[in-house]
Amino acid sequence: MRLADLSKRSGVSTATIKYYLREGLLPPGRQINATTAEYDEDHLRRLRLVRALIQVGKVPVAAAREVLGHVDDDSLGRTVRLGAALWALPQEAEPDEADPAVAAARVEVDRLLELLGWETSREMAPLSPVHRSLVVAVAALRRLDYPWDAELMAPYGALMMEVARRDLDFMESHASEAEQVELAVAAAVLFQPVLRALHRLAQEEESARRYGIE
Amino acid sequence: MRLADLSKRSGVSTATIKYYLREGLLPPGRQINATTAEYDEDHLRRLRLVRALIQVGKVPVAAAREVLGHVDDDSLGRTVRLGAALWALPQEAEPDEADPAVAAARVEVDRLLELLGWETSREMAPLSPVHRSLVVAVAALRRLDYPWDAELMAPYGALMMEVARRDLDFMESHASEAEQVELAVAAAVLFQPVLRALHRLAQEEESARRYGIE
DNA sequence: CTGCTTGGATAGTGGCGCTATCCGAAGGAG
DNA sequence: CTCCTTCGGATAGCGCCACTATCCAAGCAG
Repeated sequence: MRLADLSKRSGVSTATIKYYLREGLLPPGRQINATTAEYDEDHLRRLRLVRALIQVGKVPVAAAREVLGHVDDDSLGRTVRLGAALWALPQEAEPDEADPAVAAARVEVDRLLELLGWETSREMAPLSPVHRSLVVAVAALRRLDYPWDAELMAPYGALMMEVARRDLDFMESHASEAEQVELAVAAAVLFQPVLRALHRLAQEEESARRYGIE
Repeated sequence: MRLADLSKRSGVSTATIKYYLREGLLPPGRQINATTAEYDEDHLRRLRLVRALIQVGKVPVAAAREVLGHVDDDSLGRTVRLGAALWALPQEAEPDEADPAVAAARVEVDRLLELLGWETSREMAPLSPVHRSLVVAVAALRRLDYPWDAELMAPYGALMMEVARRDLDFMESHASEAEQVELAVAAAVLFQPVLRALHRLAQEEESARRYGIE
């Protein structure tokens, strides 16, 4: 398969594919001679993943490169590999430690993890960008006078744990460890739009049920 | 409160506030004379909401303006107002109708709504950008060989319905109808980062439990 | 009056995801 | 062999967007 074929089968322009090659999102093809390179089904699969991350998941190109780097790093164990990939995804900006809403949010998030019994997350807390993102997001809500505390958040956490269990169950039904990590990353990134759309639909549905269309 | 005070209390630069005023995200202050305008607590509250939408929720400025316009439109009933605001939020791009993955996704989404008994959403389906976004997101997953069908999605839908019910319960504990719609929009937009962070934390936690840290 | 601050208008900046153009080499048609 | 298209790589540029820097005339304090 040559670059033009890869373009046709993926629906991505050759110019964009070249850009992804340049940016290291896609491994180079097997060079046949000075003007021809050969690509295979793996390239096509990777290209589709890249497109999905960038277009549907809105992951910036630089972050996608880093995430894929961790996914491909088979020197790491499964959990570490998944963790590294998830940590490379775009996160909220650094919290302003002087902000009292941030301090309050941190306390509530710590209590939340205790309530939920998420021991690994508690241990990782000081390092984890995901944990930090949660603190920032909760602080933003509290600044708008949402009295969000651990007790209010716990049910959401339990729901997300159930979602995560389904993700990993599905993941386990797939072949290689590398492919499994890839699936988990895709789950983390691409389920977002699905969950968001389901959430909004559910809001509309429930609002219509409670208050009618008026 | 003058512009400079508004800036100090919100932590947003005067240049950026002027930009928001120009873009119509913030109603103009009460003009005292040619060089002074007076702002009040409502302006501060609205500014904080705008900042949260844009920075935490990543809502583009143009979309935020439209959303806030619907929130402020008290000629509409509650459900319609919420619907209009949610529909103005950024959505996935138009689906490529020629793509077989899109057609398959549409079938599965329709079956999903039937399974869940979301009648209002089924009626609104041809019009709703939220519905369309769901189709696009599911199509993206199917293109990556996720065999996502209605039966697999239904539990996620049920979970999101539970989340939405909690949102609206919380919303009802608040005062005015305008404020309620504002809260629901904030819920739709700002819970996203919270759910995302909880989802990722849950994935890490469950992965560590199943496979250890290695 | 002097000198600083105010709010409004306008043009400019920086980052990012592409995209258009140019180039020399390769390969098929005649 | 020549002609002409097509190939892939390199480079510069484009369009969008969220700000941001600059300028200006009008006011206000001392």
